[in-house]
Amino acid sequence: MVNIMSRIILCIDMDAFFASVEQKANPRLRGKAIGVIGSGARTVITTASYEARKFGVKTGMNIWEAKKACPHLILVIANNARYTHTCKGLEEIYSRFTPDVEIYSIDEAFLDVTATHHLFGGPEEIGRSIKRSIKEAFGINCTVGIAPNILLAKLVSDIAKPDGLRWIKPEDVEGLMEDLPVKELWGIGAKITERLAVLGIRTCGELGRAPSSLLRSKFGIYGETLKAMGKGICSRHVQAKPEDARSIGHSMTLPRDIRERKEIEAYLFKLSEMVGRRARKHGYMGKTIVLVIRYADFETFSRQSMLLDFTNDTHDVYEGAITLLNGIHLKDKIRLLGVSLSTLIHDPHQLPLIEEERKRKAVLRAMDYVNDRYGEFKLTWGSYIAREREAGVISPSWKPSGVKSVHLK
DNA sequence: TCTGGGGTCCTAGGACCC
DNA sequence: TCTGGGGTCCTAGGACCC
Repeated sequence: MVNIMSRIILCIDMDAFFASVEQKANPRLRGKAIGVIGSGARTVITTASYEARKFGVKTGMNIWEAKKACPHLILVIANNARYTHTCKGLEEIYSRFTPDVEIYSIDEAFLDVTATHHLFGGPEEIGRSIKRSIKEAFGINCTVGIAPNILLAKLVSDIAKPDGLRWIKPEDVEGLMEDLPVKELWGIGAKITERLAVLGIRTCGELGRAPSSLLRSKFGIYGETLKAMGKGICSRHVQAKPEDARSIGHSMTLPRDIRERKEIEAYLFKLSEMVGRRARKHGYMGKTIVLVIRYADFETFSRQSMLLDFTNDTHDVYEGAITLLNGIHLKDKIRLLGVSLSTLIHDPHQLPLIEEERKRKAVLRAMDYVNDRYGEFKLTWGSYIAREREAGVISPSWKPSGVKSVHLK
């Protein structure tokens, strides 16, 4: 039996992933301060190149702040297809070294090489091979952290950034943790950092030595985990098989704050369609509908309710969202709307019993097919287009040449 | 022209049931 | 005529992550 502390885990983290991919794709951007942003009018910086970070440009900044920090910043609209394509290629590279690969996010992965590292000349040699392969295939850099568990591998990759490779062995863990600020740990954010500071705990060393009773009384069940984290202990394994999703949702900050009912409905329909289509594509059905609203003053809240049956039908999601909306007295203009579907199960693919329902499902499948091939909202319900025009709203992806009408019979 | 979008997990309180 | 307690489901909000 293998001790959990003696595992060998690699954390592979792309350096400024979206920005690096854009710089590789467009030579004129190389060596320049760039910021990758969304397409909306009120977007923020998603990723800043290292050249831009030198000027203080950070993820989450709005355009205005970013430009103030770095006037020559070049803004590039995100190209998600490029990033997902690259991500798939990365997965292929990782799988050469171990079957235990967890794609944690689009730019981060964990590899458990405990059983295979000896076949490739050891953990560091695997790290070097991966860095080389990624550079050759995609022209981008990454950082590799190697450690006895996921928490430490992630920590070490953060420390070694950018373009780094570092291996922390079990005997080095204590020394590394002693003076490390607790905020550096994965799972400790601003709030917990603040609450720990009140207790006089600032470093991981202090956290690891703090009395269990104190931590338990302040943080409940999470107190034990915190103490273990302070000592660099983590029992979470690399999960090669993705877990089933718990929720599927979409939200959008609107081009401008709105209050008008027809406009709200048009956006809710659009979001419901995005949610329904994704659920159908991935074979999920859900029972809980969640509506999220953010007012102009940024106050954000949600309302949810359970349906009688599981669904992934756009119209059911939309009707659920409208019912929730009807229960809210809007006190201000709306800045953001979100719709999500949770309490998910796998769609059993049962043939609907009722003929009319069967026809509608066939139409949904046809719409999904066309939308997948030609992009979102090229094809949509006639009622939605009518609604959109009526409300005078042009959605970002709405193109006159792409609009076709659909006949439901 | 101030502040994106996609998630997960946990907690607390109320409803409801036995 | 005063009154328990446990368990589960549901909702709303918050912390955290990329």
